[in-house]
Order: sequence, then C-alpha cells, then structure tokens
Amino acid sequence: MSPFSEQHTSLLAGCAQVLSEKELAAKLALGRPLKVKLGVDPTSPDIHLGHTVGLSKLRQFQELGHEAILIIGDFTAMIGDPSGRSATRPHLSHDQVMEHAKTYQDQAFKILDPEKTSVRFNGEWFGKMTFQDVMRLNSRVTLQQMLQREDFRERIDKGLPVRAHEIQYPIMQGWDSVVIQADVELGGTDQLFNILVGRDLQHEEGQHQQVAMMLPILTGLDGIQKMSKSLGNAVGVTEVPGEMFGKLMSISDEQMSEYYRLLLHEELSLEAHPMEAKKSLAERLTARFHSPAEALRAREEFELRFSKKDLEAADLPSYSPPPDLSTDVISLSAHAFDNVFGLKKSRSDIRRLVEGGSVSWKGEKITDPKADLSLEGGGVLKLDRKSAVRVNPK
RNA sequence: GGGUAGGUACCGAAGUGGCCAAACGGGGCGGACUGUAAAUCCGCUGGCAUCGCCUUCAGUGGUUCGAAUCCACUCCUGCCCA
Repeated sequence: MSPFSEQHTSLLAGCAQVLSEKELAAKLALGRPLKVKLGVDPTSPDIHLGHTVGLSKLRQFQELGHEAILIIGDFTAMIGDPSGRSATRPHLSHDQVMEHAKTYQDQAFKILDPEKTSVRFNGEWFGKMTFQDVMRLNSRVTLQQMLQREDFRERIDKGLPVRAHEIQYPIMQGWDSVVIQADVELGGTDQLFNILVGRDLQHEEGQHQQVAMMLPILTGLDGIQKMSKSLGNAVGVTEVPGEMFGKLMSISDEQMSEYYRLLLHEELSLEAHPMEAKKSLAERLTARFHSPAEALRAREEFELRFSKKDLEAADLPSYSPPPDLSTDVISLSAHAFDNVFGLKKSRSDIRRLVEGGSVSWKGEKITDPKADLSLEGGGVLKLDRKSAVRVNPK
C-alpha cells in the first residue's frame, strides 16, 4: 500500500462530505485493509451511471488494497429507501428482488474487481431475525431520531403518509454496518442520515464507528432530479452503445461539468467547445462500458444520423413487415415500434405522431394518417426523433 | 373509537345534474429553429374510428330521460380529539 497520507488525499477526491477526514486518516494509519461498505438495493434490474459514482470510489479503495464489501440489500429493497422520496415505494417481493440482484451483481462487476469483492446479502442476517430481535433493534433508536430526517419531515408537513415500516430502513442499513463491522461506508449525500445511524449502532455494540463518506449525487438526464430508473432519466450501464451515446448527448451544457467531475473524475476545461466536449464525454463513457471501437462507431453514427441528418446512410435497424400487414402508415409504424423497439404505441399515438409531422417515408414527411406506403424496394421509415427503421419488404 | 376535510387523467388543480374525454398549470411527446444543449414559437397529451362510437372522474349499488356531479354502503388518506 502507498503511504497513508497519499491514500488519504486521493480517497478524498470527489467526495461531497466525509465524517470525518481525521477519522479516515486514523483508520488508514492502522495499516490494515479497511472494510469498506457500499450498499445497493436491487429495486430495479439495472445499474445506471448514478450508481457508478459510488462503485468507482469503492473500486479505488480496492485498488489501494482495502476490502470492498458490496451489500446487496435484498431485504432493504423490499422496503425501499425513503431517502429523497416524497412517497412510499411500491412493495417488491423477495423473488423479484433476488431476480434483480443477479443482474445487479454482474453489472456492478463492470466497475468492481470481482476477485477482490465480497458480496453479502443482508437477508443473510435479517432473514434470521425473530420479531423479538426486531423489537430489540428498534428499541435502540428513538422515533424522534428517525423523524429528524428531512424527507419524513417534509412528508409530514405536507400531510402525506409516512408508513411505519419506512422508518425501519435506516435502522436496517445501520445494522448492516454492525454485522460486517464496516470501517467506512460509502453512499450518496442523501445517505448521510442512514450512515450515521450505522455509526450509532456500532457505537452501542462497542465497535469502532465507521467513517461516513458521502459522494455527490448524479443528476439525471432531465437535469433536475437525481438519476433514477423509475424517473426515466437514467443511463443504464448495459444500454447499447448508440443508446448510451445518444442519451449522454442530450444532457444540458450546464450538466456537463458535473458529469465530467463525477464520472470522468476530471474538470471540464472552460475553453472546450460545448458540443465537442459533450461528444468526447459520451464517447469516453460509452467506451468504458463497451469498447473504444464501439464507442467510436456510436459517435460516427450519431454524427451521420443527427448532425448530418443522413438517415439513408445511417445504420438503422432493419424491419420486415409481415406480408399480411396493412401498408398504411399507422399500421406499419405501430408494428415497427412494437417489433423493433419494443414500444407498444396505440394507433391514436401514432396518428398524433403522423399528424404532428414526425413520420417520414423515404425522406418525405407523411402527414396523412390514412396514407398508404407502397413498400416497393424498401426505404427508410422515420418514426419519431430517435426511432427510424430501414424497411425491407419480403 | 369520535369529529372533520378529502379521493378527478402522469402530477398539481378546476368542475358539484346535460354545453364533460372533463378548464387551467406543470411534466411528457411531436413540429419549426438548433449542437438530439439552452431559449423561443406552434401543436398534441383515454381507446377505436370516414360524421361517430366505446371505456374513464376511489369501489359497489341506486335515483334520474341523463351523474365526475345527487343518495346509500364500502375502501383509502390527512387533520383534530381519545
């Protein structure tokens, strides 16, 4: 391991808040590998760029020789972290959660070194607890403590319901730290409260308290809310290169510096041309989860398709309508949306797209929803801003 | 348990017997413009369809020629009291 002070500095880089830096230094000075905890809740099957912020930090610890412990919150996910939430989360069954947990792990290893990561499911300990154990655990914290959280407060102030089980969440997350005897816990800034509960519980158990290391939270594509799959503003780490590149290009200029800092771990230079900088960001991130070659291709495709608007030359998915399908615009488009992009759109939806001038066939706008396309020789059918197919009649 | 205020489309919020597929705002989508950025302007935003038809206003049942609107019961939520 490198000298502690050097580690200290590099580990602090990119953090939003660390409680406390002094404690971290002291822990590092112990000269032993630290147990570094990062918890993820498999509430959806995919990991997105927002998750990678914490994962990268964990990876950094790994590379410095520390022990990375990835907690898969199979039990906590059934409650769902109320952090930053204005409503109770929908219930997930344990089966659903375990389903997600599989893909989660695989995807997390796109960042982490699988050889050096211990993966723990918190159902391992929570699944064994009796109601008595739960009560005992609950008696260690006060309701007032739990209600200090701003997300609960806010809901209470607004007259929205806060379910009793939701206040279990921080306690459970805290207990995870006790079980694994964490030295450091990583999390987004919205995790501060939960992580501090962990410290309290550790203290009560006579353990050394974990250092709370908070990382900034990545904003989603809308530029407003935090990145989250359920808000539809996320970039998944398994998305195909074209999709990933395209989504990253849609972020606003203002957001770019944030993405540079949190995802590329560098500062966006002020002189950089915004569009070039964005392309470079998109290309580098795409390369990270795919390959440089695929990323370059995604970039070229993007330039061809959206900058030069040359759909003819673009690499579009090919689509062969079944022979018995009517060749009117609506039927064709609806079928193509469904078959090629997996989007179920109603015929009314398509009608609106057509009337709105979004659909074009062989480069010509079709605005008549009743128009019949003779598919002779095939051609490019543009459906909406992002979707187009190359029709190959059989 | 008692009292009280509510439950309307993705969200917020009007509407309190016919003119309601339901105002308005936000969000979303599409178009023009552009750098798939921002800003701006315009259109769309339940389903099917050639007038039109069908399914919606927490749920069920009722009153009525006609109900989101009235009545009954049920479910759900807030607040106050216990």
